[in-house]
Amino acid sequence: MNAPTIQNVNCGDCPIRHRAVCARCDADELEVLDSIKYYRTYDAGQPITWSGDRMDFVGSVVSGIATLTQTMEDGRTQMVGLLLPSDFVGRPGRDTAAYNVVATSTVVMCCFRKKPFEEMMAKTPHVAHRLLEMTLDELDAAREWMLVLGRKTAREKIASLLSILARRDASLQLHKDSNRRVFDLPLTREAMADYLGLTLETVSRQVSALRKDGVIELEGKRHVTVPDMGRLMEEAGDDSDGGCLI
Amino acid sequence: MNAPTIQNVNCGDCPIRHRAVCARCDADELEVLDSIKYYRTYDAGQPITWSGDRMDFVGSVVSGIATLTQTMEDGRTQMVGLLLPSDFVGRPGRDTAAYNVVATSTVVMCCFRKKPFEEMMAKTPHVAHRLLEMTLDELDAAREWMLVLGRKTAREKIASLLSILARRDASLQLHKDSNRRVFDLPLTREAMADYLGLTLETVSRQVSALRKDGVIELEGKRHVTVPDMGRLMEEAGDDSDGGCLI
DNA sequence: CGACGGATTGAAAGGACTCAATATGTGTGG
DNA sequence: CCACACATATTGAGTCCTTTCAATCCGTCG
Repeated sequence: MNAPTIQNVNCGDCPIRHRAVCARCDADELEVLDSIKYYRTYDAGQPITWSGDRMDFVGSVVSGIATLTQTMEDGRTQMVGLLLPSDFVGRPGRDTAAYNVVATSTVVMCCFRKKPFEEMMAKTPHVAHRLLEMTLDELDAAREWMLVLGRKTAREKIASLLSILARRDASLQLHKDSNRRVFDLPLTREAMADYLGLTLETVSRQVSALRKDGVIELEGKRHVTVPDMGRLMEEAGDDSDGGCLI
Repeated sequence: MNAPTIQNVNCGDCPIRHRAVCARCDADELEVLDSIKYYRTYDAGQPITWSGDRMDFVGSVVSGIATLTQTMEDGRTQMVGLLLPSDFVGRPGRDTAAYNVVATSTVVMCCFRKKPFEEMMAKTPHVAHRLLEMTLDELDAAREWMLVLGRKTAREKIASLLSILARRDASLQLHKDSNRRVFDLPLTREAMADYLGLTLETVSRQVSALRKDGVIELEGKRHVTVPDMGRLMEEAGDDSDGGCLI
């Protein structure tokens, strides 16, 4: 079922070279990483780690999208992270996974066996420094999301998610018109619901409402056009003063 | 208004010596920290930093409790962190505060001017390593909290908060009876509401309901007795299998 | 004592959920 | 090429939980 194992590419040619945990590494360090890394591909829907399971590797998402979720015994689930290319999976110093990580699309991971990776972290500063930076960014994102989960209405939650996805996409592409955005939803309605602490029915209703009110346009279920980012950010309850905060 | 500035104590005698960002430092490093640190005291209710303001120091909470909050323009606020002794405030590499930090009780901070602290981080590994460890722990806590905010009922939210406070307290004290816990709430009903994404009225109602159902006992508004931690954790929706997970 | 902030309690309203039916789209096999 | 199954998504109706608005209580401090 799996796509064939990807050939190891040279770290220098890696698409996430300057954003991932290895971003700050010099040539010598890259050589070490090169020697302990291996690629692995996961199909859409496939689990990458399961909460509580032993985990003997850490790694970076090279391409594709994965989700980090937590589950209660009765099945209620909350997404606690959305992993995009360059994001890091696993925690040095811990040997069991704390969350469920599931590939949402086909995902290519650049994996490192945990032991050698930890040894490298202890010896050279660049990986640890970059990982600290990335972890602090993730903490900020998590706290931003706590405001969304705790205090926003369903409509604001949807607008917040769309605004984040739109901005993320914008950072990858050029846009003549800075107010207009076009992108594809990488998530099903259910995944959106799990992200936002809603039911999928409520997600569907609020997406429809935003469409009816002209805040977004839809082609099919997944292709979204935002005619006016300022308007969307108002709907999200964010101050849109900055306008173009990237 | 302020309590008199605290005398600098020797780092070796500091109550948070082995839990704070300096936990891993050796004697030489402590000497450097000693030379750039200064203590500062904040009264209950006093702001420590305000979101968006310039911040020229970072530091550790030595004693007392502070809250990290985010606010929307219309006044809705969400607590995104509860700072206890040894917790770190500020982010190296950023010069404006991202959150409101407010002292809930009298707070003593051990502050470092940001510039020299960053220089030290760049030169010696121990501070950065410990900060990474602490940040990863905070990220885990934030993600745990996302599940609470997104998926738990009001009653479960209250039980979750009480259970966390009880366990935190337990880690500081000895208890003959591992099932029984006694502690003081460090938060007002409003602060609890901001933590949990509820209104203060709902908090009040659910606390009363838990009391009526015998899950907790109250003396005054703040003094809480948990006769059976297992029962409380069931109410929180956590699996209480472990029983004594600290 | 009276004023104040924090907390409790009540009644009514509203927003999100639940349950259920229907639609849309995709892939498989006849 | 169509029929069918299946997953995903939309829509509706009714319910329930939390919020909102309001009144009251409690303890502390001038």
